[in-house]
Formats: sequence, structure tokens, C-alpha cells
Amino acid sequence: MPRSFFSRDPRRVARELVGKLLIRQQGRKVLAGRIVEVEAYLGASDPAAHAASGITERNRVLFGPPGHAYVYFIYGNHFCLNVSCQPEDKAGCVLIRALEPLAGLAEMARARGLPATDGKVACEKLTSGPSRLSRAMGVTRARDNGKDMTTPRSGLWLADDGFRPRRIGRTPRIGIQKAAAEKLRYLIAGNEFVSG
DNA sequence: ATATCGATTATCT
DNA sequence: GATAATCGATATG
Repeated sequence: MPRSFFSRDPRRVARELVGKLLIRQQGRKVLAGRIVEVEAYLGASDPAAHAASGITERNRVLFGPPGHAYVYFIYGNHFCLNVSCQPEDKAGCVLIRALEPLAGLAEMARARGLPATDGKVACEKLTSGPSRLSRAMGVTRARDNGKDMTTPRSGLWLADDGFRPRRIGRTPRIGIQKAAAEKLRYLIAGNEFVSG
């Protein structure tokens, strides 16, 4: 996806990111999944956003150019992956919450510590949830924070394979305290890999 | 099927 | 010193 795609209102980016691909490549190994659930965070004006209280060491990627990975650590265990969007001063982003795994399922299961059986693994548990998908894709803050997600050269990027979701649903965001009523969670309606 | 709870630590106040 | 954009385990109907 080109930089211009991310240089827009996070709500717009979020809605259009649903159905796109998240791809990780390291050496010969390729992991890929279709994005089936995201949330928009609106930046300085959004009380629920990490950018709300201004720039810090943790969130500084949000105040940089659009299309870059913002990875944060939470609850003592978990990493979550966002992509920065909008012009820098707005500091918006989109949280990637769930994938439909497409390539590298065995590798993902291994990364998740799930029984890497042949054929059908516990698929729905693999990449449904922001920390689960980060774990499955090997995303960490140390490795990936700040990466440019508009180019394969970063090894972690977003792509359009032409797929268009039949219907996109919208609900309130999950797990937040402030601005909890805003419907800023976007998902493929009826998709079995959506979390929650 | 839904509800509740503990884990565990970087980050911010 | 308190908190957190979660997960997995356990308990209960």
C-alpha cells in the first residue's frame, strides 16, 4: 500500500485496511494473513489514543510520517501492532486486531506455542486478537517499532491483493476506558477470525 | 456459553 | 506507585 493510503483520516484508513494483507518476510520464510478486524485511533483529539497526552518515548512513531509500525507492550506480556496514519501533527493510527491466516500457518502455530499438528491447527486461536497476531507474526517492539509498512524491504508490510469484503461492520472499540462509545472498530461481518 | 481473575512489566505521573 | 488498546485458565450454568 502506498504512503498516500495512510496519509488520511484514521477512520478512512481503518475501514479500507479491512480485507488487505499483512505480510512478514524474513529470509525464505513468509507469513501472511488477511486483516479482518481493526480499530481507528484518532490521535491528539482522541482520549483513548496513546497519542492523546502528547509525544513520549513510547509513542513517538505516531508523530512521525504515516505508514510506519507503532508497536507497544501492554499488560506485562503482550505486543500490539498499529500503523501510523494521517499527517504527523494529528498522530492517528490503526490497531490491527485480527487476521485470517493465509501463509505460514505451521510457523505461526509454533510461534504461538500451539500444537503444530499437520493440516488443521487451532486456526481461530492463531491470529484472532491483537497480541495473538503479533505473537504469531513474530512482531515485537524491539524488532519492528518504526518499520516502514509501505515497502516489502522492511520485511513487514501491507498489501492489496484485490479482495473486497462483502460487508464491513462497525462497533465500539474493545478494552478501552475512555471514549468507549465511539464506533471505531471495523470488521468483516460474519468472518470467523474476528476476535471477541 | 458466559463470567471472573491473575499474570507480568514497560511506561507514565 | 499505578496503570494498561490482552490472554488463557478456571469456574459456573
